[in-house]
Amino acid sequence: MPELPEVESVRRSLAPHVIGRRVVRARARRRDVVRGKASPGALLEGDRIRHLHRRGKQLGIEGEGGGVIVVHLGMSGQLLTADRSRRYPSHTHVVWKFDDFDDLQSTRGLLFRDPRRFGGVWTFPSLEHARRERWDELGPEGTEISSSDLSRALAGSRRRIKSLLLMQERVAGLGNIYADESLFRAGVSPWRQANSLEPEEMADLARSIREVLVSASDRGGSTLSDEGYVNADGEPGSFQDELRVYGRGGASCVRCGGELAQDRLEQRSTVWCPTCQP
DNA sequence: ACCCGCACCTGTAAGC
DNA sequence: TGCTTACAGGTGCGGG
Repeated sequence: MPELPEVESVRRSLAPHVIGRRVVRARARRRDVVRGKASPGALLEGDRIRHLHRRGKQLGIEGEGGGVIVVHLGMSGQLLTADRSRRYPSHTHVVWKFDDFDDLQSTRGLLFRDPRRFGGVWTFPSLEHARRERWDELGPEGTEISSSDLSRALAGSRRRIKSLLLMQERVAGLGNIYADESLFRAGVSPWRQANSLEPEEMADLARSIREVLVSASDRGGSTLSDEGYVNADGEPGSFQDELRVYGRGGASCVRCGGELAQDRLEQRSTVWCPTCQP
């Protein structure tokens, strides 16, 4: 489910609830969802939360003791704030409870739930470890990728451009939705060989990637159906209203009015405009 | 190097 | 109203 804009929206919505809060209890209800140490200490029990990081589609929760929890939401993962009065939703795998003093308004805890369990939680003793073991292998952040960054990331490959855009080690943050959207806005067909792009197309594509990811983040991400993505407050995004190709196969192109094509590109449903993206 | 198929899981929606 | 099937936003692996 979540691509960079959804993860960034989770980060922003979560921050006011968790920064500075002390974790009085942390538990993995399902051990296999936690890779690395699953001990309460590794899950920041006893720590105050210092900062929330994001790298590509991954979220990092840093404690004042230096420990870091990396959360990857996969397809169906959610980080939700929890009220003490309510029962945990189904598929809640990790639970953090906060010291709430006597502040009745504030969040009592944080939950990680993930019905499909493609996501997970990784614990590290420090930010250095998290970077070295999980983040260094990622490509440049899609939100700030320059034309030359993109050229370097795609260098020499004859593969179809869309396949490469989906590889996190090339560009960090794009998934199926925003890859299609970026290609449409740049006027580049998803089927083009990466090494066939002209410098001007490369610049257009880099700009489109930045614009799509940044504006989607500012709109809270895309929520495609109910029971879909929501932020840490349980609120959906609104960028689905701005999607120009994704989910619109057979409908008319917003630019030329022609019919949008839909097909499978390496097992991923792909929508594009044959006229605007030759 | 590249592409395909499939696997990991559960939920939902469409089709019969 | 069932029951079956296909498909879903992410990743990773083996094989041709």
